[in-house]
Order: sequence, then structure tokens, then C-alpha cells
Amino acid sequence: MENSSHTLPHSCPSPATIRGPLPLSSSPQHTSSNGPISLPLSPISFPPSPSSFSPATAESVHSCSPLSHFTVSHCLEGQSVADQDDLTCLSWLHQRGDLLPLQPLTKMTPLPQQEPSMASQLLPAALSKPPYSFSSLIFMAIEDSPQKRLPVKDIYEWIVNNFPYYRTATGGWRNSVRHNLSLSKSFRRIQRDKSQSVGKGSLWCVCPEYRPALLEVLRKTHSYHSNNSNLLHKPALLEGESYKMPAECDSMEISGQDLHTGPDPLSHTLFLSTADSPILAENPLCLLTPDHEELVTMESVEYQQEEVCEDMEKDPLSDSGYIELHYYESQQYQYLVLPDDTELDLETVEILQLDAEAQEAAGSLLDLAGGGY
DNA sequence: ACGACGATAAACAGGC
DNA sequence: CGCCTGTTTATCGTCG
Repeated sequence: MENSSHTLPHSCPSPATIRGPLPLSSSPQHTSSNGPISLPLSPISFPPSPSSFSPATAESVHSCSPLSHFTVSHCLEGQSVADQDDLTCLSWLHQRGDLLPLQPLTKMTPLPQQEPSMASQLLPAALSKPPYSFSSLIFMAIEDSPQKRLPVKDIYEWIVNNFPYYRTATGGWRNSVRHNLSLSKSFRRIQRDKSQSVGKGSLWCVCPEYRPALLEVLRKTHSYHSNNSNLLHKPALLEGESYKMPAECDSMEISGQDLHTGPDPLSHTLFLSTADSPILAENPLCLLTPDHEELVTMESVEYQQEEVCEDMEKDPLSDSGYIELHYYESQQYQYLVLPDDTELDLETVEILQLDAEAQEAAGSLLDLAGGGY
């Protein structure tokens, strides 16, 4: 897949079906009432430099980083923050200081070096015990890694970096992390590539079949601890309902009839799948539909190839548990290309601020497919 | 009361 | 030998 500029197609040429509950959300920071939105980054850089953002924008970046691979800079007018909250991008975790401190993934400044006033503001939330279970913490750490696999040491580090509580906590929690990794079926130990072996121990990854459950637990934890009760009432597709992709994408349909998670209005998780077995997307997707001013956010999308694609070459990744995603940049926008060169209507779909990790993750898909899970 | 689940502690083995 | 990693067992608290 080339990474150069493309002429924008004006239709959705390849039929594909996206099934599952449909979350509609966006971030409130940047409003656009008509036409393509204006992006705060021009040109878009990967990763975006925090210094290039206005304070409000920088906050939005923090609110999505590190967990979200896509930061959305678009607003639905008339919607509250709660309505726009995205439960599938994991970005919502950063929208409350007492859940996930608004700090970048990179090494945080040690608290003693912070200004006293700021430290005093952060302390109550930052140093309180996070409500997340160790499974959730491990899950977030692994999900936030480019390769979707981490050694236990890096899991420690991620937790410490994102939850300062554990910076001062006694060492017992590390034991709990290891205990959880070993005991939980959700995590799988994989051997390091000996050619690149640096450090001790194995790598840990999330079992794809348990990922929806982990995500659900994570989301419920957030909902429970969030005052944002509106999150609980976001409309979602129910069984039998369907959502037509807007614009010219007539063949894109999201339906609720084959929901893996049932008609629970809380369910916003979509799954990527090939025709036979559901598989999971590598990264959350945030799809923008400028014509309708709607942001379609998909944690993962069940993706089915229809008969039309039968004679197409089989995607080498089709059985890997992951789907290969590509994007490219044209002018100030970025565009998503689904597997088998299915180009979503690129006027209708935009990816905003896809960060460098997503790029790496896309590259790692080949490794995952080749090395097995 | 009961079981499921999660947190915590501890012991132990193996590798570096 | 010390540390890290990984496994296993046990105990306790919470919740439905």
C-alpha cells in the first residue's frame, strides 16, 4: 500500500458490511458546522507535537493519549460532552482525572518537581487508588503498546506512568500484576523473538477472544465511577436495527442483527471479522463523516467481505486475528483504506490524528500474521 | 449462606 | 547471591 497522495474517490466501490452497535461520538474541542472540519494540525504530523496545539487542543490530546490511537477534533453541535464521549476509543479514560490522570504516556515529571499548587491539585485524584482491576490495568497497558505485547516490566512502567498511585505504593502490586498475568485467561505469554531479545522474561499479550470482555469491564468500571450518567443512555443499535453509512456508501451498512454483545445499550464494541470468524481490529477507529457531521467511532468493527469479493486475492492476514489497516495523507486529511483495498468513501471517512503508534501497529500486523499468536 | 471475583501475600522454581 | 520473572496456593473482602 502506497503512502502517497491519492485522488479522492467519490464513492464506495467495494461492498463491505460493518456490523455491530454504532457509537456516535466526537470530541467537543473543535466545532465545524459545515463541510470538512478544520484540523488543528497542518500538516498532520505523527505523532502530533503537543507544542503545536492550543491549550484546549493540547488537553484534548491528553484526553485521548495514550490509550486512543485516534484523536478526534470534531464536534457535534448541540451534543453534550457526555453524548460525544467515546467509549470505544478508550479516550474517555482520560477525561476524568480521578480515573486516568491527564498526563502523557511519556515519562511524567516526578511529582516533587511540579509546582506546589499544581501538585496539590493533582494529588487527590492522581494518588488515589485507581478503580480499575489489575486485569484492566494490564489490558490498557498492552493495548497502548505499539506491538500489543509487553514484557511485565513495561507493564509495570505503564501503570506507574499513568497511575501515580502505584509510584508510591508498596511493591505488592507488582506481585499482583504477575499473579494476574499468570492466572487470567485473558492474557497470553509469548516468547520473545530471540534475535531481538533484550531483557528478561516473556512478552504478554491480550487474547483476542477475551478482549471484548476486558473492554466491557473497563467501560463498566468507567461508567460506574463516572458522574456522566448520560453515557449509560447513549443510543445504540438494537437487534434488527441498522445504520446506513451516509453519503454514497450504500453498501456500507451497520446492523445490529448480528451483535456479539447483544442489544445492551451499553455495548459499543464492534468487531472486525472475516467471513468466518470474528477477529479484532488492531486499533480503535474514529471515522468521520463530514457530509453528515457525524463521527463514527469504532473500537473494532466486524468486517465481512461479501460475495463480490470472492475472486479477490485472499488477505494473508484474514486468519491472523487482525485486519490490516492503511491510511495515507492527502492535503491536510488522512484517509483510511480497509483490507483488500476496499476504500471506504474517503470523502465520508477521515482518520484524524492517527499517531505514529498506529503506523507501527499496522506494520506489526505482518509480524503477528507471520509469527502466529 | 454461598459462590464468584478480585486483591494481597507468600512460597517456590528457574533464569540471568 | 541477588534480582527478576512466572507459577501456584492461600486468605480475605466485596458483591450479587
